Amino acid sequence: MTLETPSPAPSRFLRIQEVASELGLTTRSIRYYEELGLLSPAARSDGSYRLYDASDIERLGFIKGLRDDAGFSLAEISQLLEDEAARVRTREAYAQTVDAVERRALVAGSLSRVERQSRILRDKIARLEAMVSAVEARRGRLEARLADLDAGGPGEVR
Amino acid sequence: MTLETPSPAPSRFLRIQEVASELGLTTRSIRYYEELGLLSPAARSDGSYRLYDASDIERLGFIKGLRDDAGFSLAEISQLLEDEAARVRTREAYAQTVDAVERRALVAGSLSRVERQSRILRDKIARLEAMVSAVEARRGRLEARLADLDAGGPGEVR
DNA sequence: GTACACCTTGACGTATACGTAAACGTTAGG
DNA sequence: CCTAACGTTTACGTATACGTCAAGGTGTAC
Repeated sequence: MTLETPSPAPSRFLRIQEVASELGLTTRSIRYYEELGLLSPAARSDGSYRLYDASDIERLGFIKGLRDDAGFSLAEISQLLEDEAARVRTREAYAQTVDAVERRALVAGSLSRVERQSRILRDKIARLEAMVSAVEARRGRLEARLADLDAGGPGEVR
Repeated sequence: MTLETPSPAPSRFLRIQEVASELGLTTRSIRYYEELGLLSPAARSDGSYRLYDASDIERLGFIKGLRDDAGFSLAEISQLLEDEAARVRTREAYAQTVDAVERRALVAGSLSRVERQSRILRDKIARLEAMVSAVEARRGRLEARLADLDAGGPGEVR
């Protein structure tokens, strides 16, 4: 009979292995990203267990996407993301009645980073589309060649 | 006064440094790709200098694109490309009067690989577009938030 | 309160993708 | 034929991104 793993405390926080499973990462990677300053858990338990909230998980998922799908290095990713220090400041300070000017500055900063992220991803998509075009052109030539061969083949090698 | 580099022999072949400059690679990378079986030069000089033709350069450019733009590992790239042995066979054998059945098989093989390349690149584009959507959604929320603040800010932190 | 799964912080190991230097051969102009 | 720029192979070095222990603390069910 299998032992139940001590149930994860019905909290809004997840522990590192739960986060890792949900996102398809390893705990080592998550700790490494923290080491690089890419993200820090929203909280720690009394015994200093890392505790992640929904925003952490979203951020980690984005990091994974940038790494796996977009193929960015972790250095590039850290350039692309808001630095974690700023994020912590925002998370902790924004809710307080900071003065309106500073609130605006925080949001505007996030917005400009998000716009940069969008541009960079779109640029990458454009480059990939150019590659697809090249591949499709080659495909067209090969299909023509195949048709020729089936029709009783003429022609030289390309 | 600068010495002229010994002019590259008015041949249809390029030497490794010329190829590297043209594509923005290093000679080390090119040799490394050869070591991994990703490509081999069309010819060697008497003194065993590597000599690349247009098809080699196209292939190398594609490899660079797959690495830089698509972010694939060299292992993935070698899975994606026709293996170099087959390419050499094609280059050398196709022009000869191989029998029609084999010619057809060679072209059909290339075609199916090219189709796979196209699918994989399109998949990657789709994943990137999903990321862009997520980023744009976040951008929309931030813009709304900024408008709120400018209108005299209500609301909680997201 | 004890067991067992889970966590912590080091710290060393490893695969990938090259960089870099050594020792030596090649090519082409003068 | 000599020389400067370029190439060759071999081999060791390095940055990145983790994997994998080790030694010890934590959290919850029983």
